[in-house]
Amino acid sequence: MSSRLTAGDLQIITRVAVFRGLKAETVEHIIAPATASMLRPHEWIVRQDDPATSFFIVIDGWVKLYRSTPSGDETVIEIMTKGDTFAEAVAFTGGRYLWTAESVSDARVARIPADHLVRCIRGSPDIALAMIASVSTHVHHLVQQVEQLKAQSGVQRVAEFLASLAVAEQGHCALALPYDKILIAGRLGLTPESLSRAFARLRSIGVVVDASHVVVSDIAKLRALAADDRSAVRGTLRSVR
Amino acid sequence: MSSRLTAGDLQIITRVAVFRGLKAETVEHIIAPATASMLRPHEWIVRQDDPATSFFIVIDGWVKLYRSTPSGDETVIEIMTKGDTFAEAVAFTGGRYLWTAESVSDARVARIPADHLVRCIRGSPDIALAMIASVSTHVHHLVQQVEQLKAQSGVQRVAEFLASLAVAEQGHCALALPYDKILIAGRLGLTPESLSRAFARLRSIGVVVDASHVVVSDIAKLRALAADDRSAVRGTLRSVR
DNA sequence: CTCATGTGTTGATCGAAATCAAGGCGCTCG
DNA sequence: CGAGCGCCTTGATTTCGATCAACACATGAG
Repeated sequence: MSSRLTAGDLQIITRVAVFRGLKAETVEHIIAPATASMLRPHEWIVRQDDPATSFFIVIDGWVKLYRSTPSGDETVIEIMTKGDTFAEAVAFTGGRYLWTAESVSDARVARIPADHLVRCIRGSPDIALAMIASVSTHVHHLVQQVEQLKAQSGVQRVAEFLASLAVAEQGHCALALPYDKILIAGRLGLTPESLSRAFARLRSIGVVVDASHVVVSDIAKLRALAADDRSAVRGTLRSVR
Repeated sequence: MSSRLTAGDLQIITRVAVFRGLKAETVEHIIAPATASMLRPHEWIVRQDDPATSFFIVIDGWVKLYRSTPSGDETVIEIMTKGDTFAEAVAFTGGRYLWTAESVSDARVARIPADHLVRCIRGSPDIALAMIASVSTHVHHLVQQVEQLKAQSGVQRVAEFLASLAVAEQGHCALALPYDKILIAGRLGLTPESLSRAFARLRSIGVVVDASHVVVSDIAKLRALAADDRSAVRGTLRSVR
């Protein structure tokens, strides 16, 4: 299923954050042994607890990273798309993948063998710094997610999620939900039912959701809702109700 | 407040996970410009959003990493102790600290300037791999925390926390809570009241908490409780009630 | 076409945890 | 000493989100 990289793949890969700031020839050297796979929805890329031998770049489509609990249900950790990389850190340590990676749409993913990358690093330490920077952004996302789960209500997390999709800084804005509501719910630590109700409650501050199409009348309100602490929000929503 | 490292400091530092596997002379080179500080409780080591210039090794005591929300309350991200390192990743990227680090007991912390470490990496790439490995364990912890917050109930998180403190593999076990219950509650994403009630509920499966002293009659039960999915647990606790 | 399946919404209900409130206990510091 | 202040627990109440259930709707297969 996997093949050499196409010209289009290279287009994307060379612009990925990890390789920003590296010399073109360095990047070429790194991706020399890379392969890419075309995936249908719901195909596994790696399985949780498998030995980590490669790291990955999403070229197109959506990939869900999730952990399976002993009892069988799955916890979404992150959702990656074009230009995102994953499993950098663990690939170097000779450890095991922390989660299962599964395509949730048609997708294309490049695979780079870790041992090759380790050899590259010994030759050119700048790569290591680039990798650390990349892992650092993952840490950042995870820290934010922990903060959101601990300090924000469900509605606030939904508000923040929508705000993060909005391109505009303020005022009116239309946007599209990037994937399934079921998946959005998982990403935000909610059930689909609760997500649906959260959308319903956001209508009172001017958010209209129709299928994957969303219209926000005032992004500032959305951000304020997400940023307020719990008690302040409770007041806001009650007064609007 | 900061001074050269003592012989005792070196004892700890050279055994830290980050430096495991590096040659002694390499480690010496890295920590040449390091300094260490003695801290009283509730002193800041770094502040969230400050430019990241150093990374840190906890030599002794306890350090709390937390984020302040716009609305003023704080979210505990992680709690570090002897042998733990923090801010490795962000120190390299020239970014800003993701959280405030604050001592929660008498503590001693070593500081290593990031620019020096970057120079070391250019000379000896093995250091980079060691740093990536270290960051990787942080990612692991964060992923686990996200999973716990999304998939486990409060009581389960408390059970898992206690189980992680237990040295024994199974059977009877006594252990000590390492810090304030208020801080434990924050670490687990609970209020102090809820933590207190969680301890109370665990009495029904043989966990006795008295101040910081805990006795667990059967660790296997604790682990089973933490691992079961929610519905299974609800059944368990109800039947015991 | 019809049926099955999966997504998404809504309603009713329940349970978990937060919140509000009060009180006990063990500190330290005047 | 005694007063005051954190820490911790317990009780009463409320709120949030999960769960259970029913149903609308779209899609795809036979």
